[in-house]
Amino acid sequence: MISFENFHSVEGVPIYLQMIRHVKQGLAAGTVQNGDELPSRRILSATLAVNPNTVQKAYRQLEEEGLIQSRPGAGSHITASSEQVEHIRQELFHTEVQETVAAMKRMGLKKEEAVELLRRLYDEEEEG
Amino acid sequence: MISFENFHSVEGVPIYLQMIRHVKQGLAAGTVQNGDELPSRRILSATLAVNPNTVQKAYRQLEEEGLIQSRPGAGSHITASSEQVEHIRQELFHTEVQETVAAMKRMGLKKEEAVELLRRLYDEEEEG
DNA sequence: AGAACTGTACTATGCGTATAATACAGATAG
DNA sequence: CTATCTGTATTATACGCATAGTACAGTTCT
Repeated sequence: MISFENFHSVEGVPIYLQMIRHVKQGLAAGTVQNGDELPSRRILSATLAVNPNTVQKAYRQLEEEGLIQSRPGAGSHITASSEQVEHIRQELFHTEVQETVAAMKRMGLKKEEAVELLRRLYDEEEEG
Repeated sequence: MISFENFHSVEGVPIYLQMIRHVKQGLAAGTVQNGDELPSRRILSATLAVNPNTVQKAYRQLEEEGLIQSRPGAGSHITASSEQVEHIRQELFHTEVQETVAAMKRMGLKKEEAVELLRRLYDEEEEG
C-alpha cells in the first residue's frame, strides 16, 4: 500500500497537484512500483482531512496520465511503464530543482555557496 | 528602476505572490536597495500582460509588510530596513531551498548526487 | 445472497485569483 | 493652470480549488 504518511500540504499550491507530485516522487525514487495499491479515496480523504472529491481529482488525473488504473470495488493500482517513470524523473528534476537554482541565482548565491547551503540543509532535516 | 524583465509566471502559483517574491529576491541579493523606484502599476501591468488589479494586489501587500511606500503621483519606492532584509533572506532560503531538499530526498537522491545535480544545473542555465 | 467495501457521478456553495471597466485624488512636468 | 502622469477604490464577471452531501454501480468477502 502506497504511503501518504509524510504528506503535508504547502501554502498556495493546490492539494490535488501535491498529491499527484507525491506519487510521482515515489515513482522516481523507486519506492512506488508497478502493481502497488493506492489507498481508497474515502480512506485517504479521511487520513489527510481533505474532501473525497479532492482525492478523486488527483486520482483521475493520474489515471488520465496512465500512471494508475482504477476499478470499482477493486481499488486503484500503479500501472506505469519504465519509459513513463524515466520521463517523470526528468520532469521532476527539471521543474523542482531548476526553479530553485534560478531562485538561488536571483538571490545572489554563487555556485559553491549554494552547494554549501544544500549540504547543510540536507543534513539538518530528518524526513522523506 | 526595479526590473521585472526576467520575470515569468509559474503554473499553479498566484501571479501576485510571484511578483512579491521577485522583489524580495532582489532585496536578498542586494540588487534592489532602499529608495529604488518600482514601475508604476499601469506600466508594469502592460509589460507583464496582467491586470492592473493584480499588480496593485502585490504592491499593496508589499506596502503592508513595510517594504515599499507609495504616494499618488509620486510612484512607489523601496523602504526596507536592514533587519527586514535579513529576515527576508532567512525566510527565502528556508522556504525556497528547503522544500527542494525535501523533494530531492523523496526522489531518492543521496546528498552527493544532489550536490552534483545542483552544480550541473547551476552551470547550464543562463538567466537570473 | 447480503454486507461492506470499492470507484464514479452529480449538484450546490464558498473562497481566492484574475480579469474588465470605471472613477476619483494627489503629484509633477509642460 | 493644464495635461498627464501617479496611486487608490469600486463593482462586476469568470474560473479554479475545495468543500458538503447524495446517489449509483461494480467487486470482494463472509
